[in-house]
Amino acid sequence: MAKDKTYVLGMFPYPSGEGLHVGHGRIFSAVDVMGRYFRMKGKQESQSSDHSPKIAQGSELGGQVLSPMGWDAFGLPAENAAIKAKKNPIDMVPHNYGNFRAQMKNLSFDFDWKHEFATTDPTYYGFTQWLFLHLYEAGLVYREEVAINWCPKCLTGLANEEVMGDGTHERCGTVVTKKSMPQWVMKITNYADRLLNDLSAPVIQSSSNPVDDRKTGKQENRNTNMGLDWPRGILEMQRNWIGKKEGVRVKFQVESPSSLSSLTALEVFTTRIDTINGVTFIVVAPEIADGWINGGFEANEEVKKYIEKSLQKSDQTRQEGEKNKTGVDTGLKAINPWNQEEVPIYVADYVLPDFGTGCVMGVPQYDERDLAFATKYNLEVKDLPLDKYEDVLAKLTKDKVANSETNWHLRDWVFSRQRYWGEPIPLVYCEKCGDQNGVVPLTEKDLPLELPYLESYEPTDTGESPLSRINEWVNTKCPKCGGPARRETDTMPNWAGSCWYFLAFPWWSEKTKTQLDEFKKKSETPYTNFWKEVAKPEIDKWLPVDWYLGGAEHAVLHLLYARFWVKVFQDRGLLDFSEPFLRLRSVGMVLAEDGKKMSKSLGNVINPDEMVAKFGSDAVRLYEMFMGPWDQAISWDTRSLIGQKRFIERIGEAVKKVGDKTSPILSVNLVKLGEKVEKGIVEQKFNTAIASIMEFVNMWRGSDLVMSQNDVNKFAQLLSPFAPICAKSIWDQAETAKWPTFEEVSEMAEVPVTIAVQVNGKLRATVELESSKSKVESEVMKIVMDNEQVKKWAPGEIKKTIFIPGKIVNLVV
RNA sequence: GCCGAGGUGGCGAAAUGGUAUACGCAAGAGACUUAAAAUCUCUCGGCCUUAAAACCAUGCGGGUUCGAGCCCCGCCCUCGGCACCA
Repeated sequence: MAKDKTYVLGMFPYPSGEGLHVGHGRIFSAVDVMGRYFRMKGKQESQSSDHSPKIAQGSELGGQVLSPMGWDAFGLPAENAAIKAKKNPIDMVPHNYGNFRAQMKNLSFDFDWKHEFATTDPTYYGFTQWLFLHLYEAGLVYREEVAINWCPKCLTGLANEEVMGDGTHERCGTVVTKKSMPQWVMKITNYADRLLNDLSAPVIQSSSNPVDDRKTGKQENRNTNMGLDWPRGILEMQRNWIGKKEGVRVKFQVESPSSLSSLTALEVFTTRIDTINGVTFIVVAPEIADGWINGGFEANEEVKKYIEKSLQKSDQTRQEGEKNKTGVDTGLKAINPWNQEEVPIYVADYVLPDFGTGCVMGVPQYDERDLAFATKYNLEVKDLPLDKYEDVLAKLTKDKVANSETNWHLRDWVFSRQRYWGEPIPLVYCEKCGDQNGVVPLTEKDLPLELPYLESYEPTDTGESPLSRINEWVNTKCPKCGGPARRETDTMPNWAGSCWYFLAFPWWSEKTKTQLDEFKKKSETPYTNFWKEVAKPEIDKWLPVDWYLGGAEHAVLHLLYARFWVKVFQDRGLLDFSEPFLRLRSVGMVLAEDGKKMSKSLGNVINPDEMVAKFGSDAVRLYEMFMGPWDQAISWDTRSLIGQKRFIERIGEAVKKVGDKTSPILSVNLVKLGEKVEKGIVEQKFNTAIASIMEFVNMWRGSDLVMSQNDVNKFAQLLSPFAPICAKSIWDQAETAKWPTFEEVSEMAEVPVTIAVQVNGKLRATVELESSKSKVESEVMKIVMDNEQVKKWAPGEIKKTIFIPGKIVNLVV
């Protein structure tokens, strides 16, 4: 069912000490423009006139609008900055977001401030902890000793998604290493199928999307008819990251040496079972072979040394050997179940332990990597025809040595961080009544579990969280048996708060803490009751988010994690929907004037406060929206900003030209302008919307044309989403009145129109005539055939005439 | 290698298959000013030119069409993401 509401949200910022930058400005200006537009639009009668622009029809968007703002304030940069300043982030962070808020108000961002919160507010993270407990109770959180990605600078473990393509930490740029330690891990892989399928499942009725209603032959750069209306690139990035691979798991018997009796068979994963006849060797990952040795396999020195060396390599250095594959023969042999041939088993570090089974069948005939390896180690390369995939699978399945299997690139989500500045994980270790993980979860009435105020909270390089040093905090009582227990001392990653913040905005207010305290007095399950009675009704009203605007850097981070949590909460009955963000739009990065990424160290950062002080907030907003296509990266150019200041001054001159009745040409153009502005806003083509307003102002100001006061007011409204201060100075109700309708005016028929005249497709003349006549072929041809240029270029017989009403005549001679 | 987005003036860029270069910046000339800044007016793709007209121009080569920046086929280049994924 279409809801009469619009939820417009920008990805909430991380309030760093440096303050808002112009990249934030680009996102939030757009959010504000859209929020302001939909707010005014929502005041229109729901049944608008047939003459209103096409884009406004059939749209559920409108009604009430929610456009909130908050602060994603936990995380490493704040903590690192606080360490440097020798302060506690608890004291520093509110100062930082206070500054962000002031800067946003300075840019006239009209957000719903009454819903504001920071993820670091204990009342907020109490809910984060409660939701974590839901994930825990769903069996989606487990403890495992794994070799995780470790940032040696930030001294914490990281999720796969936080390691960039070049092997560095996405926050600090340090090369990530491996460290083996026990971790809390979230079973996001349980949801891999749904996370993949729901990207293309039809969640939006096409008629409800104003953009789809447009008649356009052009293929848009995003999914429009099916599934999430997200940029294609981001959908692809998520698909690739989830990385579904369908293949076959095949068992090879191993000619087991007496040293390891349990090693009788190994399994390989392949997507090309049809090439199994060409197998001439087997390769296992060093980690697998290491397991055999630990199990008692007596490998020779060369093998042991190779494995030892490989295990010390980071993923990064292991990949550097891409062209130069190394490996060593284990001396073991395997039997190919398809043709019973005996092949050698090698260990090589080009095989990864965590994809498939960590064992690969070497088919040099059909696989480049295997060929490189075979060439290097003088292994046989066969030359055989392919078998039929289904035949091989059927036979091997019947022989019970193979089965179809799906593998995923997606790994479970390493969730614990060995740092101070995050939500404490609400679990305690109790020797008496701990579960399979040795822990007892806190109960609802224990929440929030507050982060203690520490004088010293520097991370350690031992992998121990700073919280572990605080005995009075660590030592606690078991919530179940009351006996002695220890708290979990790792904290949550900064993604935790952003995984559900969009669910909190609709119901969050200053009163939330008091309300929650009331629930705490009344019941043992205050959070559950609060959710049911206070939060859920508002969530039902406002979610999912209709428009989500932000940076593409979150494609496989926040956007994936948040989708995962929402699906879990749906399964837990906390929510009634499965996808949080219906329409996603990603902003292009704002680069420095030198074309490089803005950074403090390069000294090329543009400070928006300075820009506002110099040019005014309207000019800065206009420039952010006008500088180029909103979704495209662009270099900042302060010189160009002057143009927006001039534009505002020209508006001031134009609006003085008021008359009793609007000049016909302006009447007609005002209607067209209204359509262009609305279309520009809903399609995020803010640059062309502003250009249209400029054109209109140029025409109005540079002539003796006038507008009626009523039309001047309408014009001010069109301007107000972009330049609210200027608009308000023209008409004091420009921001608050309902969005005007732009109906066709009677002057439409009278205003002159220029028709292009082509001969054989080349422009040879233009003719001008009244709009109404320009649509009638006989009227147009009368004038065309009388034109000197036409007589010159088409003197003889005209074979064919193409007439496009109101636009063009093409004479074929 | 795979996936995605792009390639149009000096620069940022416009353009439902229908007048390419809108809008803005920069630049040049002029006005105002003692002067500068600001502002205003005009010019501003290339070629040729006093001017006009013609011709040539949307990365390259073909094609479809009355008509292609846009659609189709084959390339080149730039940017972003992923990648020894078996």
